[in-house]
Amino acid sequence: MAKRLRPFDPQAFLDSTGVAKTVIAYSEGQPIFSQGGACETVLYVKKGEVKISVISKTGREAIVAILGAGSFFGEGSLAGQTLRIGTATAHTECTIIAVDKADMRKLLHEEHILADGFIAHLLTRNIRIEEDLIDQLFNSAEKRLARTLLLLARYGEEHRPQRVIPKISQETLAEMVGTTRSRVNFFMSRFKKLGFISVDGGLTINNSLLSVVLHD
Amino acid sequence: MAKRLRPFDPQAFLDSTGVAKTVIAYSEGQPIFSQGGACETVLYVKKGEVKISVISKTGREAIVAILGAGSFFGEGSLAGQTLRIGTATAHTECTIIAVDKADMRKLLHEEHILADGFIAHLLTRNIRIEEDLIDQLFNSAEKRLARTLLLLARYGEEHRPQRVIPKISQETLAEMVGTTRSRVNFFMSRFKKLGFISVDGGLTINNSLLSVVLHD
DNA sequence: CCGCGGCTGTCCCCTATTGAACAGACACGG
DNA sequence: CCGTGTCTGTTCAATAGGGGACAGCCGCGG
Repeated sequence: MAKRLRPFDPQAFLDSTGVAKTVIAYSEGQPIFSQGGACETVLYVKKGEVKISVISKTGREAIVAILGAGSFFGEGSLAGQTLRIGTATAHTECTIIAVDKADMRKLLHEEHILADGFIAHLLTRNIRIEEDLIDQLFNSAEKRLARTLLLLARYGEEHRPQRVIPKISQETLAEMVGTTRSRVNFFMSRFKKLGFISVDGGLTINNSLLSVVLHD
Repeated sequence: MAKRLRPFDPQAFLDSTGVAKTVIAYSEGQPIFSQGGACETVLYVKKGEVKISVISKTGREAIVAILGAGSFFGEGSLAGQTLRIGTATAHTECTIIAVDKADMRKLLHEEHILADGFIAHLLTRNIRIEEDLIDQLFNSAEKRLARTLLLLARYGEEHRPQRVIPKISQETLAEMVGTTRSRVNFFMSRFKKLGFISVDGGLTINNSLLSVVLHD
C-alpha cells in the first residue's frame, strides 16, 4: 500500500476536484495552525516542509513530526477533535492545501482513490509514531539522538544514501529527541570524538558507525 | 467520525462478506502473533481484549496498547511491513477475526462503509498513540502513572465514572507506563498516602484527586 | 569596525530513575 | 499443612538526565 501511494497523487486529485479548498503559501517560520485553536480542516503539504510541535504546560516544546510534500496533517479534526492538540509551522517555505473537514469526509466517502491514499498515509504515520513511542520507551537519550540523526540523513534519500544533514540547531534536535540541548551537545561531542559524525561545513554522519550506537 | 464508528459494525460486516477469513478463540495469555513473525493478516477484536507489546533488544517489555472489542490491529501489514514489530497476546479470553492482507485491501477499496470505519479506527489510534508519545516526551514517570490509572479507571466507562480498576500487577503497570516496578511501587505508595487511591480489596482511585497530579 | 543575537562547547549541581536484592503476604495445588 | 510461585513494600548504591550559567564564535546589519 505504501507503494500504491506513489502512483496516486492526492495533490492533483485535490486540485481537480470541485470541493472548496484553500491553497496558501507560507514562508519559513509562519504558523499554519496553533495548539488550542479550532479544528476545522484537514491539510495537505503540497510543497516544502511542515513542523508539528506541541508545547507542554511548563512551556517545553517537543517536535512530534516534520512532514514533507505529499503528507496530510491535522487529520485529527476528522476524528472529532475540536481543538488542535499541536501547532503546525512552516519549517521551510511551503504551500499548503486546506480542505474543510466536512468536505474531506465527503470526498473520502465518495472517492475510492482518495480514501486509498489517505489510508496509506495514516498507516505510514501510525507506524512512524509508534516507532517513536517505542524509541522513547526503550532507548536512552543518546540512542534516540543517534536514531534521529540517522533518520535525518536518510531524509531526502530515495536514491543514494546521502549522509550530509541539512543544517539544524542543537536546540531543534533536542526538541525532536525529547531532551535538553546540553545533553544533545554532550552526545554530539562524543559522536565526533568517536568519529561517528564530522563537521566540515555541513554535518556529515557515518551511517554504519553511528548505527553501532543504536545496536548497543 | 468517531461517532460514525458506532452505527457501523465491522464485525457484522466481516461476518457477512464473502471474503476468506479466520475466526479463532484464544484463552488468556495465548499469543496471537509474535514480534518478528510474518506479517500477512489484519486482525479484528470481536470479543475480549488484546495486548500489544514490544520487547527490546535488552529484554525489556513495553505494552504499547490494550485493545478492546471493535478494534483492528496488525494493520501494519497493509503498509508493507513484512515482519510484525510487536507481539499480540490475548489479554483476556477473546475471539479474533483475521483477514488476509490482500483481501483486506480489496475490501477497503471496494466497500465504502468498511473503509470509513477503518479510517475512523486509524484516526482514533493515531491520536491515542500520539498522546502517549507526547506523554512520554513531557511527563515524569509519576504523571504517566497517574494518567495510566485514570485511563484504566475510565475504561469500560461509557456511562457513570467508574473508579474501580480491574486487577493489574505493578509489573504490568510499569510496562504500560514505561518505567520500572520499583518506581511504580514508590508512586503508588505516595498516591495512597495522599488519599488519591485506596486498596480495599480492589484498587479504587479518586479521579478528581488523582487528576491533580496531572495538572501539576 | 562594532555590537547584537543566535549557536555551540563546557561545567556543575541536584534530582529522578534504574537495577538489583530481600523479606513478607497471599493463593493454589498437593 | 507445606512448598512454590507470584506480588508487594522497601531499601540502596550507582547513574543518567534536567536545568541553569557562561564564555567563545560567527554572521549580519548598522
